Amino acid sequence: MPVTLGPIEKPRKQPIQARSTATVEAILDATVQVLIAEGKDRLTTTRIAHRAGVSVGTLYQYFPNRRSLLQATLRRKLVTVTEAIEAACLEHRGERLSAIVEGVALAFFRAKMRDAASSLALYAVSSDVDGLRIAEELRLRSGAALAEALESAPERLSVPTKEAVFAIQAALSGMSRTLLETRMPVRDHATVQRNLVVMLCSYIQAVRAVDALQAVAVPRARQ
Amino acid sequence: MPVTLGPIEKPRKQPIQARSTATVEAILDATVQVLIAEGKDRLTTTRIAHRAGVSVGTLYQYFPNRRSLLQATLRRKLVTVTEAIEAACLEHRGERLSAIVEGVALAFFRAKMRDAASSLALYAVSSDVDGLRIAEELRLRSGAALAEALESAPERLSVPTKEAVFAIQAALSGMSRTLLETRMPVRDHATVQRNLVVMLCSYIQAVRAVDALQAVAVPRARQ
DNA sequence: TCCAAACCTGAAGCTTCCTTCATCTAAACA
DNA sequence: TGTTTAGATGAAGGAAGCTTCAGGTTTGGA
Repeated sequence: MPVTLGPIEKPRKQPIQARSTATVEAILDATVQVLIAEGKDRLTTTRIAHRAGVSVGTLYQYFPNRRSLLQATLRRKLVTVTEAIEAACLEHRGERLSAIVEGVALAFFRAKMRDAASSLALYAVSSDVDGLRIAEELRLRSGAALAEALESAPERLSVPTKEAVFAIQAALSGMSRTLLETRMPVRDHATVQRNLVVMLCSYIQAVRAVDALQAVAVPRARQ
Repeated sequence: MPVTLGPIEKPRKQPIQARSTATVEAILDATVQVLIAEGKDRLTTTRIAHRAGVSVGTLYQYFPNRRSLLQATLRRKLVTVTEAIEAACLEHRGERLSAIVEGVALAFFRAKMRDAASSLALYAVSSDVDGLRIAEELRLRSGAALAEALESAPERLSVPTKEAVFAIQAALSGMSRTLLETRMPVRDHATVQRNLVVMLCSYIQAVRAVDALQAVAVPRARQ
């Protein structure tokens, strides 16, 4: 996969007056709305602008191209989730490992499922827009917060913190993504969430330093 | 997101002679190759045909449109992984829960990581092509196999099999996707894989019928 | 009140790519 | 060897959407 670095993007006008700040927000909102209502195939700049109540020209005054608009939209959503995780990490600092993990998992889920439709819709554009870079950046950010939180716990881990953080993040994002993508009815979300918490908590117990081998027989990976 | 059902697709020529069967395979292979080498933005029908050593016209004799070609390519990959899971489920029938889970997890990983580049590349086109439908279909298929395997174990679960299956599938796909997307060096794969197996095995222990509460204090999900 | 800066407009140019189809070649078969 | 059917070709039609830019409107301050 080629790294579409994109040349240094032409700088665009920064919103100065209140009017234009509102315009930019309206454009970002409209992007999500069109995406949800019409799907990525009909997510054209003209349609977005129209929905935002402005003309295409205006759109191009704040975003150098379609791509950067979608990136900004995606980033806005991911930042929200990241901040929710960071807040949970702070809130549970110093607590027991499983309390931290549970707190973070629940916070993550809440943030991701608030406005589930937009979370789902944005998955679809991510690959058009190098969403992986953005996701990676934010994964590192929330990963740092989680690592810090885990190390503030009274217990030790028997595996490197990095490994545990990766495993937890992967399970979290995988579970929420699968949940959204299968369009599971909302009333079942609580059940899935409970299973996820069980999974993460029993994992973190299993990799606690002292009694890891006692709590669960850790299987060696073959091969 | 609108359901792009696509009208009933015009039936195309079925390969009859050996020559044309080879052509179809070459086109599918070329699709993956172009995708990996040039990225989804340059994945044009002309380029695919050229890489396959045929002309565009030939391509359109076997696929009614670009979309169906990409779907076929995606499906071919996912079917491989699904079959690996099914095989593992059969192989471990009747064993202990954690043995089944471990066996399936390892089989899944092996299948997914064999030719990791194509797995990663195909994620990118999935959303252009209603890949969710295909993924969902195959998720159900491998889910059925896994459910059957879990119920063949000597132990019982304290949660509905469906729930456990969903949780395991979600964690598996999430972990492998995250692994691929972060482009983690291959030498670290084993470590991640080991953590995943620990996570899944300790989960399945936690939701065993008898001593679920003893092995791990199952936290109640708040809210 | 008037000017300059900020902001907005939208028709049309431009590029890109999918898809078709009239025509040609190769294979099977009598 | 002649005929029929399968398979292959690729130039060109057509549709679609991104982006620009020349010119209009609004705002804030002098």
